[in-house]
Amino acid sequence: MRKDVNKLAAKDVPLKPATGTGRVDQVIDYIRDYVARENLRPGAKLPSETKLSTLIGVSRPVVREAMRALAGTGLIEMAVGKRAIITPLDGEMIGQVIENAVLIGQADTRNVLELRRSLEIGMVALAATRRSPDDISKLRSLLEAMRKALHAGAEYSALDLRFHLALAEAAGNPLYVILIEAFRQVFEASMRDGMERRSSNSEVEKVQQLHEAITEAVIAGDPAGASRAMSDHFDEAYDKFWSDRIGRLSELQRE
Amino acid sequence: MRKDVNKLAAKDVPLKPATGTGRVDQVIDYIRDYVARENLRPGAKLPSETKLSTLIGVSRPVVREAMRALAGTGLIEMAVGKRAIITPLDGEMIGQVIENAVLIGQADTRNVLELRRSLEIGMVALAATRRSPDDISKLRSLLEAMRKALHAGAEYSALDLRFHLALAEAAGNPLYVILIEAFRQVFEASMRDGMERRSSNSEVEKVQQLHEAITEAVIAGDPAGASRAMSDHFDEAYDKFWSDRIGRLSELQRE
DNA sequence: AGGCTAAAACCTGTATTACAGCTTTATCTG
DNA sequence: CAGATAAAGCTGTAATACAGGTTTTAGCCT
Repeated sequence: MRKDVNKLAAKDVPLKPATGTGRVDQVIDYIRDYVARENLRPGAKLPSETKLSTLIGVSRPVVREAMRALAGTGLIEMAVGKRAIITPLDGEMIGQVIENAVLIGQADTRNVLELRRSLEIGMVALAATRRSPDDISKLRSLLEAMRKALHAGAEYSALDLRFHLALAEAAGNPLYVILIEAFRQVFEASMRDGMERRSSNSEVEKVQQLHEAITEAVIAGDPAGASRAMSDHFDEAYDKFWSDRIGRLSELQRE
Repeated sequence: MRKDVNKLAAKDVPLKPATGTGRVDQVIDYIRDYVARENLRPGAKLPSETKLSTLIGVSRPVVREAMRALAGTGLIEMAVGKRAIITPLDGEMIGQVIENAVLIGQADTRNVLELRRSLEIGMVALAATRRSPDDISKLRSLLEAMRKALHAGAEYSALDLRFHLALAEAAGNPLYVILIEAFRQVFEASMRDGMERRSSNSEVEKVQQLHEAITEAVIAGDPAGASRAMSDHFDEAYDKFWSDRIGRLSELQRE
């Protein structure tokens, strides 16, 4: 007696009957639409799984799979006992996607570094035209802290990340912040070793000088100069990461 | 008699017992490790769900949720009847992630266009140094086709996309190709309307001229010139998309 | 009456079983 | 030997059950 019910329930449900794709995909679309329709913002709660499943007319496992897929793209976050919430995009998702590409041999670390180079060169140009007084003082204090931590290795690396993030914020485009974080994640995963070898005094001093040049240009409102300085900064990184550097890339973007 | 079995099966399983995170997350890690360990490449098949579930010691729904999450990040692809396969990264996933950000109001279309601008300016500089004879002939033939389709609206748009993709390929970095595709997707979703309004003869002619300028610089092996031309191209786009353009961005990156 | 505690209601995480429908493989037949 | 057909395997989905975490409610004590 129960089997017949199952068959029926599996066939004529109140869902877009056409699409032909699986039910899970339909629920994914449904939830996306729901977020758009209700104008949900980060922190907002989704209906419970059971509510959604009865509402849409599918079983709870299907709803769970759909949610898990959306959690995979970083739209929502699932937690035990609590209802799923909308999460702001952070670098992790994009970082993971790029990691995937590296994992299956579709891209390598040099590709990623090139990408980051393009991005940050454009980013500082924007930062030079949009930086606020707050941004300027933040950059200055970071630079000062970095000078003090010149020979502190790990601490300098952490500050370096914050420096680039501060530039991204100064650029006034949230996507830059997200991508900087994503790249950091990829590099950490991809080259768990290396690093820390810029210990040489002259090298670290040069890096600091380049940081200062970037900052000065940004503060002075000089986009071209900022781009040039960032370009030099990446040339440094290239030299450091690959001894067999494939021809200084400095010649590329700044004439 | 069955319940006790369940309880046991739910407690002491041969899985990393420590992490504390949910089982699904552990299976996600397991599969990622599996892919890395076996050096799987796009097209390779994953073990069946039941095999994985018995192997890892979790139920099939858990394996399915993990797979669904990985499918969400674009690492694998699930199909009915067939086993899941490794899929190459394409623009769709990153496009979807950025769409999510726009969906929840974390970024807007201008942010995306700015990002794309940075990327493509760097991209053509690389293209100008790495283009192969094949790339050159491809760009030339595309340019010719575009000239013939100058007033064909939709067709010109399609060719425009292929033109930018050809540049991405010439840059010799697969990530550029992926991101160009991702951006296309975001723009299509985000501005289902507009577009098609560059019908004016003088406007479309100017676009074509900029395309030609980019191509010439790339072929000539002139990175700075290519970047400059691409920068102009994006200024055009800005003027077209937002009448209240926020100050010509041309001044930014090319001195 | 007010604040704190304990219980109930709700929710997610996971397991089990069942079956429909699609794919692939192997077998059997002409 | 080749093509058709049946069997085996796999995924998609549903229904049910229960453990354990979270939030809310209601009662109790001060």
